[in-house]
Amino acid sequence: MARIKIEKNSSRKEVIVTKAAALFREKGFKAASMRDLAEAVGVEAASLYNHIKSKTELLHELCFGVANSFMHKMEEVEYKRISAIEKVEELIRFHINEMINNYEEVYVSDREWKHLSDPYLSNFQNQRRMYRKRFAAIIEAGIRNKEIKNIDAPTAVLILLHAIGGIESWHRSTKKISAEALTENMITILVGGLTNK
Amino acid sequence: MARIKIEKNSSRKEVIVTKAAALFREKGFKAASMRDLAEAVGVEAASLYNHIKSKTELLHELCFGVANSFMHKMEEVEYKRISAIEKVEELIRFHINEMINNYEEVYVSDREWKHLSDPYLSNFQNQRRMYRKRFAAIIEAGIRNKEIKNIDAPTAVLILLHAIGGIESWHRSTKKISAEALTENMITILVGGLTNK
DNA sequence: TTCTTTTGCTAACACACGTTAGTATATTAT
DNA sequence: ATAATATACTAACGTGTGTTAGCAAAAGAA
Repeated sequence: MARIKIEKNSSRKEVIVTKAAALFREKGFKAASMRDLAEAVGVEAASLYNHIKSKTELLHELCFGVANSFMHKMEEVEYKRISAIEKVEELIRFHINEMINNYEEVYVSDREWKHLSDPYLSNFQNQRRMYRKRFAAIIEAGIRNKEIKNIDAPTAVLILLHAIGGIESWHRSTKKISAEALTENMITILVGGLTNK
Repeated sequence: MARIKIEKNSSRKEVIVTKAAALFREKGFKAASMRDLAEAVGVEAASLYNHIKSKTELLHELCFGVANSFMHKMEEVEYKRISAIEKVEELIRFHINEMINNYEEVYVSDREWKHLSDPYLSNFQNQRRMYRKRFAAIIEAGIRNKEIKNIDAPTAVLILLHAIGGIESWHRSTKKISAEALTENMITILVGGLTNK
């Protein structure tokens, strides 16, 4: 009888969630079937339901896991006594890092949240809106004391976040530069585009 | 008997393709059903098949329509006798414009091409790869003659294209700035991030 | 050991999907 | 008016889906 292998400090459910992230990233939430997932886990489809409640629960888990981690970082950065541009840079670096190291989860949370259903959907959208507002507030503070170019802050946030989403392509590219080089290049372009002079 | 209304110079098939773009954008290709589409068009699901061959054909139509329009623009820009940074700016402006005015089609082509099937899939991926290579080549030329910062060109392309994809959020935002203001802000940040000094 | 709990299996359900066949009704051409 | 064509309808098909019920085996506790 096949059994789900677990590492130390990780439940069987966590194994399933992780495999689900990879599968949802590859095929998209709707196109990925529970039978696909079962095969990836090495078990029959029905067996998954000993550990999870539904397919949608997997999406909840992924989306809110990612959202919470970003919210946590935002809180941390907001209270630091550093310049606005430094705050922006730290947030960007965090985003890039997450996109490099927790690729599947972050990607799925970014692209597949539409398939959440209420009340999770509204909840997620709210968190997202809030996050962007707080990000924009940092940029606006930077504009006020001339650190940052006089631009529309929400637009800047929108550019930053989506630009980082582009790391998706980096993951798939054949001859990719190192993660460090990628990070520094992105910082150069993005922070360079914001900074005054 | 319900009949598909057509404007001048547009076939019934084009009406269907357009409605499909909106639907695929909203729900995603897999989640959007032919019965949904039929309802949007104002007709029974089976009737659609008098005009199209399959659901996938709709995706082909959309993806390659967009891809061709970008390829065409690339060709046009490449042969202009202007500086590299001006070429980049013109391409970015075109992308932004397309994302504003042909939102649904561009968005679907960007996010749902994964659901194409061979040989269309490989074909599309090739076109995409080619486009980015040619974009990167322009940037590299700009780096060589010091117009553009010494950055990794493929990374720059990746950032630019994905940043523009962020206009998706602009479309949904409640209090949005004007399309012109959006464009100028994006140009400021993106071109500003590339330009040397 | 024996009892309990966890985890897996097979079988099946109800449903939504893309698509086809066959037929009726408009529109267009003669 | 008549014939031909384009377009729509109803009904149904096969398939894949998420999920449940009921039972078997493995693991853990006593």
